[in-house]
Amino acid sequence: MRPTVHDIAAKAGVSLATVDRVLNGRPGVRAVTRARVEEAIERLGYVRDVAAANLAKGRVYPLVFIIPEGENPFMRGLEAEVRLAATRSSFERTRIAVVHVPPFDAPALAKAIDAAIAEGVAGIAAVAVDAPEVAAAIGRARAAGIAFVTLVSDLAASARDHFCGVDNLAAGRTAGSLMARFLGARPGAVAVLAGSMLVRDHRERLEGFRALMAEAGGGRQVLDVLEGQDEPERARALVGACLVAHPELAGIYSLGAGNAGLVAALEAAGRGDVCVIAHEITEPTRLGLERGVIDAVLNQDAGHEVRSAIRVLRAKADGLPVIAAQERIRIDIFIKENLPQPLDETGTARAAEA
Amino acid sequence: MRPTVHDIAAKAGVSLATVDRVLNGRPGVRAVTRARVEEAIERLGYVRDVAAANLAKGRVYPLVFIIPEGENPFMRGLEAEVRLAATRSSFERTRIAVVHVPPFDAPALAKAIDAAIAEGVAGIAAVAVDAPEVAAAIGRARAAGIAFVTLVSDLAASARDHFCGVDNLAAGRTAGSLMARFLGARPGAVAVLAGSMLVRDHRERLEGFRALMAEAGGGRQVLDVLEGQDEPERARALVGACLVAHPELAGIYSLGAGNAGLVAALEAAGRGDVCVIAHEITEPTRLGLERGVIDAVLNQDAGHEVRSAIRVLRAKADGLPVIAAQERIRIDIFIKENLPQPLDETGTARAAEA
DNA sequence: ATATTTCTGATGTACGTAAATCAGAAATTT
DNA sequence: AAATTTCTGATTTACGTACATCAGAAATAT
Repeated sequence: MRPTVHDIAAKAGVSLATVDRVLNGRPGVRAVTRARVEEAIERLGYVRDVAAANLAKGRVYPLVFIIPEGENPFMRGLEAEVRLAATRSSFERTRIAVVHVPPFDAPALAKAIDAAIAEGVAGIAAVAVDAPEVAAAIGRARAAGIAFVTLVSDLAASARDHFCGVDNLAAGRTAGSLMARFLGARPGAVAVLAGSMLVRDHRERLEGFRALMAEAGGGRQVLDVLEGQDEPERARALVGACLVAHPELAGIYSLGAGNAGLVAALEAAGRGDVCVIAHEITEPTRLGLERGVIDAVLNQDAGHEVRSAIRVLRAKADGLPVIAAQERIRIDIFIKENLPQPLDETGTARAAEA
Repeated sequence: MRPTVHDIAAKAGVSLATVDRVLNGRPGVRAVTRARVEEAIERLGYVRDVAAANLAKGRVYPLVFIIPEGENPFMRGLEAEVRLAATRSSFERTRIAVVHVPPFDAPALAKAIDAAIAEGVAGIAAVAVDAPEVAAAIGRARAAGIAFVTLVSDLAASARDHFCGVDNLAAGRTAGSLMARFLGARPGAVAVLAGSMLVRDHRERLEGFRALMAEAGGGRQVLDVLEGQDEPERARALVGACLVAHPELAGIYSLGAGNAGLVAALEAAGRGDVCVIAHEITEPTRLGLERGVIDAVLNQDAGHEVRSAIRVLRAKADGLPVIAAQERIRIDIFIKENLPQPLDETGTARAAEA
């Protein structure tokens, strides 16, 4: 069996209370005694039983996730993952609340952050909007001793503890690389459909994509960005017009949401030959892949991001270090052939990595 | 706070003992009373605190992982993941042992399984070799009430409870699809490098690859399989000879291990133009991607597989159902641009700013 | 109505840790 | 040497559940 605090006490020849003081960094232990206890811990290979410890302290960590409202299917999936994690994590003495804010609305986000601070939560996770007032609110949270992570989209000039999301520059480069390889020698320009240049993740993806297309050579033209506000209808209109204006168009990189409109426009124009690369496995992109309208989808696993955010928030709330490598979110590539089956109706399905 | 057994007892107007009987399916409760208790459980939304429950029962699950020995870097990575999970899972009252067997050696594997049975473990995970004596040993394990999962490579005609690995047919198809797209209209045959046609996962990958290449049209020739036994030196020799015999070779699909040899042969021949698709992110494939010798790597996340195997074994040992969709392992695609950075020896990231 | 079986309540211990209290020992200061 | 401070030990309660025991109540059979 694993050694317990009792074993340490016996081995070090001290009482349980002293072991407890050493283990929990409480004062009242002479340096010599502390060293003896620590040696016993080392020699016995003692590891704290977190379950028992949590049980004993009966502490709960109230966390808040601030997520954009609206129809964006990725955000809705993200929220579903938060709620799923919330039920699971009640075992881990974490209480999770979800708060909605309008998308791309910095003042509303700042207000939501301040509300969470007032509630006295232990940690906040938020999909950041890149604006000074948001950075200021994050500063206030941190000043109040509240852990803060940005989710999906970062905000560099802020005091956030950690960013839970993918390297969007690398994501853009990946999209560019796939586009270049899939198109090969085929001539024609490439269009880019984005949500808004006001969010950092979209800007970074575009930057990475453009950089790689330039490096790839061949002088392929990348057209001006179409900003669809992540809304399917706008995306449909923009892409439809673009297909008319550029009949020779060879590829489209959709780096935001609104992909239902993108697929609709392509199908309406009968342009299944256009090479399309999009982001995030959602209902529209899944259908697009299956029907061959979309060629590849880059994905960030929302479940991973949420669970990582929870781990980081709890660690920060406890003042523990975070192992960055463990929290890195991968950029998944999906094509028709390796597309995982959709979740079942219970919504519980997901390859849990915990 | 979450409701506890005490709350249920109060709500249902019964004693703690009765609640316990209902919760744990013990006899001695009238149907009427049981219904009352169950209603209270329902109404209060009671969920058993697994941590406290495990603590109380103090049960441990001894599990054994049987893994091929040798230099195969994927297997070594798999073993590392098992050991990592072992340290973490001691919290979950699981004790994990690792046993080595020679690769592709059915009698040795059967013997290892029988040894584990004799030890009275609660569950066994093994990288299967597709042979009748192995299936028989699995049958004996199951007959002894021991949970059994196959890991990475399956063995269909056996009594194993579950297979923890990817859909290798789909993996082969994915490789085929990428190969076809990357090559485009470029002429030339495609070679296949495998470990051994005696293991099921390699056979299935080949089948999927061939099927998709046929469907893709263009009449591209797929050469006879080169069997490298997952050994780098053999692979190097086979590929080197193949490059001489087929100067027009356009692509190579490496569906097993020994990729260090593959990369060496390609570099020696100066054939960076050959489109190469390999399996598993390991040191050689990572280097191959970074240097541009390998174009894409399909990966199965060994960590996911191991954790899934542990979850399944524990569930089976407890007689609980497994949600198959939750345990599905994805086929990851990596190219140079979305390759995750390797971890350094401390487990922390090399470049983790963001 | 009595005997018997079946159900239920009350109570206690255990799991491994956290945290508090209080008494006593050791070290330090006066 | 006495007074004080600082350290340490012993002990207890608590967390939420599992599990065992025993007595008593209720239901059923005789």
